[in-house]
Amino acid sequence: MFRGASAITLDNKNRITIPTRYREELFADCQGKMICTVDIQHSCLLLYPLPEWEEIELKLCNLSSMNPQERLLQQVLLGNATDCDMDKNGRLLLNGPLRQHASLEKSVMLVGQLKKFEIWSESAWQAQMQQGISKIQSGEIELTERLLDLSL
Amino acid sequence: MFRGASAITLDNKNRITIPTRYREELFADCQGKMICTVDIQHSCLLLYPLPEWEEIELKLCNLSSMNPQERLLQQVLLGNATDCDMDKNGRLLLNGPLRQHASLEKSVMLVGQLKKFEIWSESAWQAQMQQGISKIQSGEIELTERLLDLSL
DNA sequence: TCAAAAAAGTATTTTTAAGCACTTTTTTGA
DNA sequence: TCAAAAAAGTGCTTAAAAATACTTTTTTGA
Repeated sequence: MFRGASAITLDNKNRITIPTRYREELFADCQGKMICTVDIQHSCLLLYPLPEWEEIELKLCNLSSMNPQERLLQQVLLGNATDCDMDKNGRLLLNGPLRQHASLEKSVMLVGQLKKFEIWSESAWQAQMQQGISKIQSGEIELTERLLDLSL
Repeated sequence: MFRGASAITLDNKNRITIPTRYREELFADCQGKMICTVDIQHSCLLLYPLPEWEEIELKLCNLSSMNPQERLLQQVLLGNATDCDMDKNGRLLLNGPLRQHASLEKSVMLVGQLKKFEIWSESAWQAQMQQGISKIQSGEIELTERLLDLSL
Protein backbone atom coordinates (compact mmCIF):
# COMPACT_ATOMS: atom_id res chain seq x y z
CA MET A 1 0.00 0.00 0.00
CA PHE A 2 1.45 3.33 -1.09
CA ARG A 3 0.84 6.66 0.61
CA GLY A 4 2.31 10.11 0.93
CA ALA A 5 3.41 12.69 -1.64
CA SER A 6 7.03 13.11 -2.72
CA ALA A 7 8.49 16.03 -4.63
CA ILE A 8 10.73 14.64 -7.37
CA THR A 9 12.28 16.00 -10.55
CA LEU A 10 11.95 15.04 -14.18
CA ASP A 11 15.52 14.89 -15.50
CA ASN A 12 16.52 16.05 -18.95
CA LYS A 13 16.05 12.54 -20.30
CA ASN A 14 12.45 12.61 -19.03
CA ARG A 15 12.97 10.17 -16.22
CA ILE A 16 11.69 10.30 -12.64
CA THR A 17 13.42 8.61 -9.72
CA ILE A 18 11.10 6.55 -7.52
CA PRO A 19 11.84 7.35 -3.85
CA THR A 20 13.82 4.55 -2.22
CA ARG A 21 11.20 3.84 0.41
CA TYR A 22 8.87 2.44 -2.26
CA ARG A 23 11.37 0.34 -4.16
CA GLU A 24 11.43 -2.77 -2.02
CA GLU A 25 7.65 -3.07 -2.16
CA LEU A 26 7.63 -2.43 -5.88
CA PHE A 27 10.19 -5.13 -6.55
CA ALA A 28 8.17 -7.57 -4.48
CA ASP A 29 4.93 -6.66 -6.27
CA CYS A 30 6.05 -6.52 -9.86
CA GLN A 31 9.87 -6.60 -10.19
CA GLY A 32 9.67 -2.94 -11.10
CA LYS A 33 7.29 -3.55 -14.04
CA MET A 34 4.64 -0.86 -14.06
CA ILE A 35 1.99 0.65 -16.32
CA CYS A 36 1.39 4.35 -16.63
CA THR A 37 -1.73 5.87 -18.18
CA VAL A 38 -3.71 9.09 -18.08
CA ASP A 39 -6.28 9.97 -15.46
CA ILE A 40 -9.76 10.73 -16.79
CA GLN A 41 -10.80 13.21 -14.11
CA HIS A 42 -7.70 15.32 -13.60
CA SER A 43 -4.57 16.40 -15.43
CA CYS A 44 -2.48 13.74 -13.83
CA LEU A 45 -1.15 10.28 -14.56
CA LEU A 46 -1.84 6.94 -12.93
CA LEU A 47 0.96 4.48 -12.27
CA TYR A 48 0.15 0.86 -11.45
CA PRO A 49 2.22 -2.18 -10.59
CA LEU A 50 1.63 -4.58 -13.49
CA PRO A 51 -0.56 -7.08 -11.55
CA GLU A 52 -2.84 -4.28 -10.38
CA TRP A 53 -3.15 -2.95 -13.89
CA GLU A 54 -4.05 -6.37 -15.24
CA GLU A 55 -7.09 -6.45 -12.99
CA ILE A 56 -8.19 -3.13 -14.42
CA GLU A 57 -7.64 -4.44 -17.91
CA LEU A 58 -9.99 -7.32 -17.16
CA LYS A 59 -12.70 -4.87 -16.15
CA LEU A 60 -12.10 -2.75 -19.24
CA CYS A 61 -12.35 -5.91 -21.29
CA ASN A 62 -15.86 -6.50 -19.98
CA LEU A 63 -17.13 -3.11 -21.11
CA SER A 64 -19.19 -3.08 -24.26
CA SER A 65 -17.52 -1.60 -27.29
CA MET A 66 -21.02 -0.97 -28.66
CA ASN A 67 -21.69 1.59 -25.93
CA PRO A 68 -19.96 4.79 -27.07
CA GLN A 69 -19.12 5.93 -23.54
CA GLU A 70 -17.67 2.63 -22.51
CA ARG A 71 -15.71 2.38 -25.71
CA LEU A 72 -14.33 5.86 -25.19
CA LEU A 73 -13.03 4.86 -21.77
CA GLN A 74 -11.33 1.85 -23.26
CA GLN A 75 -9.73 3.97 -25.94
CA VAL A 76 -8.43 6.61 -23.58
CA LEU A 77 -7.18 4.34 -20.83
CA LEU A 78 -5.77 1.55 -22.97
CA GLY A 79 -4.54 3.84 -25.70
CA ASN A 80 -2.35 5.73 -23.28
CA ALA A 81 -1.22 2.75 -21.21
CA THR A 82 2.56 2.55 -21.39
CA ASP A 83 4.94 -0.03 -19.97
CA CYS A 84 7.32 1.65 -17.54
CA ASP A 85 10.05 -0.53 -16.12
CA MET A 86 12.23 0.74 -13.31
CA ASP A 87 15.88 0.83 -14.38
CA LYS A 88 18.75 -0.23 -12.15
CA ASN A 89 18.77 3.17 -10.49
CA GLY A 90 15.06 3.06 -9.69
CA ARG A 91 14.03 5.42 -12.47
CA LEU A 92 11.08 5.46 -14.91
CA LEU A 93 10.94 6.99 -18.36
CA LEU A 94 7.80 9.02 -19.19
CA ASN A 95 6.97 9.51 -22.86
CA GLY A 96 5.72 12.68 -24.51
CA PRO A 97 1.96 12.12 -24.57
CA LEU A 98 1.93 11.20 -20.90
CA ARG A 99 4.02 14.21 -19.92
CA GLN A 100 1.80 16.50 -21.94
CA HIS A 101 -1.43 15.22 -20.45
CA ALA A 102 -0.17 16.09 -16.97
CA SER A 103 1.74 19.23 -18.06
CA LEU A 104 4.86 17.86 -16.45
CA GLU A 105 7.89 20.08 -16.39
CA LYS A 106 10.75 19.88 -13.95
CA SER A 107 8.96 19.71 -10.59
CA VAL A 108 6.75 16.67 -10.23
CA MET A 109 4.81 15.10 -7.36
CA LEU A 110 4.53 11.36 -6.93
CA VAL A 111 1.52 10.63 -4.76
CA GLY A 112 0.88 7.23 -3.17
CA GLN A 113 -2.79 6.19 -3.39
CA LEU A 114 -2.81 2.68 -1.92
CA LYS A 115 -2.61 0.33 -4.90
CA LYS A 116 -1.36 2.94 -7.34
CA PHE A 117 0.45 6.25 -7.63
CA GLU A 118 -0.69 9.51 -9.10
CA ILE A 119 1.83 11.73 -10.90
CA TRP A 120 1.13 15.47 -10.90
CA SER A 121 2.99 18.60 -11.82
CA GLU A 122 3.90 20.25 -8.54
CA SER A 123 1.79 23.34 -9.15
CA ALA A 124 -1.29 21.33 -10.20
CA TRP A 125 -1.01 19.14 -7.11
CA GLN A 126 -0.79 22.11 -4.78
CA ALA A 127 -3.81 23.68 -6.43
CA GLN A 128 -5.72 20.41 -6.13
CA MET A 129 -4.91 20.18 -2.42
CA GLN A 130 -5.87 23.77 -1.68
CA GLN A 131 -9.19 23.71 -3.44
CA GLY A 132 -9.85 20.19 -2.22
CA ILE A 133 -9.48 21.14 1.41
CA SER A 134 -11.53 24.29 1.06
CA LYS A 135 -14.26 22.32 -0.74
CA ILE A 136 -14.42 19.84 2.08
CA GLN A 137 -14.34 22.49 4.80
CA SER A 138 -17.08 24.54 3.19
CA GLY A 139 -19.35 21.50 3.21
CA GLU A 140 -19.56 21.31 -0.57
CA ILE A 141 -19.47 17.56 -0.44
CA GLU A 142 -22.43 15.34 -0.11
CA LEU A 143 -21.97 12.82 2.66
CA THR A 144 -22.66 9.43 1.21
CA GLU A 145 -23.27 6.35 3.28
CA ARG A 146 -19.65 5.31 2.82
CA LEU A 147 -18.30 8.70 3.84
CA LEU A 148 -20.34 8.82 7.03
CA ASP A 149 -18.88 5.49 7.93
CA LEU A 150 -15.43 6.99 7.82
CA SER A 151 -14.69 8.11 11.36
CA LEU A 152 -11.21 9.54 11.42
CA MET B 1 -5.71 5.54 24.94
CA PHE B 2 -4.20 9.02 24.79
CA ARG B 3 -5.52 12.12 26.52
CA GLY B 4 -4.40 15.55 27.59
CA ALA B 5 -2.70 18.43 25.81
CA SER B 6 1.04 19.06 25.99
CA ALA B 7 2.86 22.19 24.95
CA ILE B 8 5.95 21.20 22.97
CA THR B 9 8.33 22.93 20.59
CA LEU B 10 9.18 22.38 16.96
CA ASP B 11 13.00 22.43 16.78
CA ASN B 12 14.98 23.91 13.92
CA LYS B 13 15.15 20.49 12.22
CA ASN B 14 11.35 20.46 12.24
CA ARG B 15 11.02 17.75 14.85
CA ILE B 16 8.72 17.48 17.87
CA THR B 17 9.55 15.52 20.99
CA ILE B 18 6.79 13.17 22.15
CA PRO B 19 6.31 13.56 25.93
CA THR B 20 7.80 10.63 27.81
CA ARG B 21 4.52 9.58 29.41
CA TYR B 22 3.24 8.43 25.99
CA ARG B 23 6.33 6.62 24.85
CA GLU B 24 5.86 3.28 26.58
CA GLU B 25 2.36 2.90 25.18
CA LEU B 26 3.50 3.96 21.72
CA PHE B 27 6.27 1.41 21.69
CA ALA B 28 3.84 -1.29 22.72
CA ASP B 29 1.30 -0.26 20.05
CA CYS B 30 3.52 0.30 17.08
CA GLN B 31 7.24 0.36 18.01
CA GLY B 32 7.14 4.11 17.46
CA LYS B 33 5.87 3.78 13.87
CA MET B 34 3.20 6.40 13.26
CA ILE B 35 1.37 8.09 10.42
CA CYS B 36 0.66 11.80 10.32
CA THR B 37 -1.86 13.39 7.96
CA VAL B 38 -3.96 16.52 7.70
CA ASP B 39 -7.30 17.04 9.38
CA ILE B 40 -10.06 17.90 6.92
CA GLN B 41 -12.14 20.08 9.25
CA HIS B 42 -9.52 22.15 11.03
CA SER B 43 -6.04 23.47 10.49
CA CYS B 44 -4.47 20.71 12.50
CA LEU B 45 -2.77 17.36 11.97
CA LEU B 46 -3.77 13.86 12.96
CA LEU B 47 -1.19 11.41 14.26
CA TYR B 48 -2.01 7.70 14.38
CA PRO B 49 -0.15 4.64 15.57
CA LEU B 50 0.39 2.57 12.41
CA PRO B 51 -2.16 -0.19 13.22
CA GLU B 52 -4.87 2.41 13.85
CA TRP B 53 -4.07 4.12 10.59
CA GLU B 54 -4.21 0.89 8.65
CA GLU B 55 -7.84 0.45 9.65
CA ILE B 56 -8.62 3.85 8.19
CA GLU B 57 -6.70 2.96 5.07
CA LEU B 58 -8.91 -0.08 4.61
CA LYS B 59 -11.99 2.13 4.66
CA LEU B 60 -10.42 4.59 2.24
CA CYS B 61 -9.60 1.69 -0.04
CA ASN B 62 -13.27 0.82 -0.34
CA LEU B 63 -14.26 4.25 -1.59
CA SER B 64 -14.90 4.59 -5.31
CA SER B 65 -12.31 6.54 -7.24
CA MET B 66 -14.95 7.16 -9.91
CA ASN B 67 -16.93 9.30 -7.45
CA PRO B 68 -15.21 12.71 -7.41
CA GLN B 69 -16.02 13.43 -3.77
CA GLU B 70 -14.80 10.14 -2.48
CA ARG B 71 -11.71 10.39 -4.59
CA LEU B 72 -10.97 13.86 -3.26
CA LEU B 73 -10.99 12.54 0.27
CA GLN B 74 -8.59 9.78 -0.72
CA GLN B 75 -6.30 12.28 -2.35
CA VAL B 76 -6.22 14.63 0.61
CA LEU B 77 -5.92 12.06 3.36
CA LEU B 78 -3.62 9.57 1.64
CA GLY B 79 -1.64 12.17 -0.25
CA ASN B 80 -0.68 13.85 2.98
CA ALA B 81 -0.17 10.67 4.99
CA THR B 82 3.46 10.55 6.03
CA ASP B 83 5.37 7.84 7.85
CA CYS B 84 6.73 9.29 11.07
CA ASP B 85 8.99 7.02 13.07
CA MET B 86 10.09 8.04 16.54
CA ASP B 87 13.85 8.35 16.75
CA LYS B 88 15.90 7.23 19.72
CA ASN B 89 15.21 10.52 21.50
CA GLY B 90 11.46 10.10 21.03
CA ARG B 91 11.20 12.70 18.29
CA LEU B 92 9.16 12.90 15.07
CA LEU B 93 10.04 14.79 11.89
CA LEU B 94 7.20 16.84 10.35
CA ASN B 95 7.57 17.70 6.66
CA GLY B 96 6.77 20.99 4.99
CA PRO B 97 3.25 20.39 3.70
CA LEU B 98 2.11 19.09 7.08
CA ARG B 99 3.61 22.02 8.95
CA GLN B 100 2.02 24.44 6.54
CA HIS B 101 -1.44 22.93 6.79
CA ALA B 102 -1.42 23.44 10.55
CA SER B 103 0.56 26.72 10.44
CA LEU B 104 3.08 25.27 12.85
CA GLU B 105 5.81 27.53 14.08
CA LYS B 106 7.74 27.13 17.28
CA SER B 107 4.99 26.56 19.85
CA VAL B 108 2.94 23.43 19.19
CA MET B 109 0.27 21.51 21.10
CA LEU B 110 0.09 17.73 21.08
CA VAL B 111 -3.40 16.71 22.09
CA GLY B 112 -4.29 13.14 23.04
CA GLN B 113 -7.61 12.05 21.51
CA LEU B 114 -7.95 8.40 22.54
CA LYS B 115 -6.67 6.39 19.58
CA LYS B 116 -4.82 9.27 17.97
CA PHE B 117 -3.24 12.63 18.63
CA GLU B 118 -4.02 16.02 17.18
CA ILE B 119 -1.20 18.48 16.52
CA TRP B 120 -2.08 22.19 16.64
CA SER B 121 -0.20 25.44 16.65
CA GLU B 122 -0.51 26.75 20.18
CA SER B 123 -2.46 29.84 19.16
CA ALA B 124 -4.91 27.89 16.98
CA TRP B 125 -5.50 25.42 19.80
CA GLN B 126 -6.28 28.15 22.30
CA ALA B 127 -8.69 29.79 19.87
CA GLN B 128 -10.38 26.46 19.24
CA MET B 129 -10.82 25.86 22.97
CA GLN B 130 -12.22 29.31 23.63
CA GLN B 131 -14.73 29.39 20.85
CA GLY B 132 -15.52 25.72 21.34
CA ILE B 133 -16.52 26.18 24.93
CA SER B 134 -18.53 29.30 24.27
CA LYS B 135 -20.34 27.54 21.43
CA ILE B 136 -21.31 24.71 23.69
CA GLN B 137 -22.35 27.01 26.53
CA SER B 138 -24.49 29.19 24.31
CA GLY B 139 -26.36 26.12 23.15
CA GLU B 140 -25.26 26.40 19.55
CA ILE B 141 -24.92 22.67 19.28
CA GLU B 142 -27.62 20.32 18.16
CA LEU B 143 -28.18 17.46 20.58
CA THR B 144 -28.14 14.26 18.63
CA GLU B 145 -29.29 10.90 19.92
CA ARG B 146 -25.70 9.98 20.69
CA LEU B 147 -25.03 13.21 22.57
CA LEU B 148 -28.13 12.82 24.73
CA ASP B 149 -26.87 9.41 25.66
CA LEU B 150 -23.71 10.98 27.01
CA SER B 151 -24.35 11.58 30.68
CA LEU B 152 -21.31 13.23 32.22
C1' DT C 1 20.08 20.92 44.77
C1' DC C 2 19.59 17.16 42.08
C1' DA C 3 17.70 14.30 38.51
C1' DA C 4 15.07 13.75 34.57
C1' DA C 5 13.34 15.49 30.48
C1' DA C 6 13.36 18.57 26.72
C1' DA C 7 15.78 21.44 23.50
C1' DA C 8 19.68 22.69 20.95
C1' DG C 9 23.81 21.76 18.70
C1' DT C 10 27.04 18.73 16.08
C1' DA C 11 28.32 14.88 13.27
C1' DT C 12 27.31 11.03 10.27
C1' DT C 13 24.81 8.60 6.95
C1' DT C 14 21.55 8.15 3.36
C1' DT C 15 19.06 9.81 -0.46
C1' DT C 16 18.38 12.53 -4.39
C1' DA C 17 19.58 15.03 -8.46
C1' DA C 18 22.56 16.38 -11.99
C1' DG C 19 26.26 15.64 -15.09
C1' DC C 20 28.58 12.71 -18.15
C1' DA C 21 29.63 8.67 -21.03
C1' DC C 22 28.20 4.78 -23.56
C1' DT C 23 24.90 1.92 -26.25
C1' DT C 24 21.07 1.16 -29.18
C1' DT C 25 17.67 2.59 -32.38
C1' DT C 26 15.90 5.57 -35.85
C1' DT C 27 16.34 8.74 -39.47
C1' DT C 28 18.41 10.78 -43.41
C1' DG C 29 20.92 11.26 -47.52
C1' DA C 30 24.04 9.47 -50.84
C1' DT D 1 20.55 -0.43 -49.68
C1' DC D 2 23.91 1.08 -46.91
C1' DA D 3 26.50 4.23 -44.05
C1' DA D 4 26.64 8.13 -41.30
C1' DA D 5 24.43 11.10 -38.23
C1' DA D 6 21.16 12.14 -34.98
C1' DA D 7 18.16 10.99 -31.44
C1' DA D 8 16.67 8.32 -27.73
C1' DG D 9 17.55 5.26 -24.03
C1' DT D 10 20.60 3.31 -20.32
C1' DG D 11 24.05 3.24 -16.78
C1' DC D 12 27.54 5.20 -13.78
C1' DT D 13 29.71 8.81 -10.82
C1' DT D 14 29.84 12.89 -8.20
C1' DA D 15 28.05 16.55 -5.39
C1' DA D 16 24.51 18.58 -2.77
C1' DA D 17 20.81 18.20 0.29
C1' DA D 18 18.07 15.96 3.52
C1' DA D 19 17.33 12.72 7.11
C1' DT D 20 19.09 10.39 11.04
C1' DA D 21 21.94 9.56 15.06
C1' DC D 22 24.56 11.18 18.77
C1' DT D 23 26.11 14.60 22.37
C1' DT D 24 25.78 18.55 25.14
C1' DT D 25 23.30 22.21 27.32
C1' DT D 26 19.34 24.13 29.36
C1' DT D 27 15.16 23.89 31.64
C1' DT D 28 11.80 22.08 34.71
C1' DG D 29 9.97 19.85 38.59
C1' DA D 30 10.58 17.15 42.64
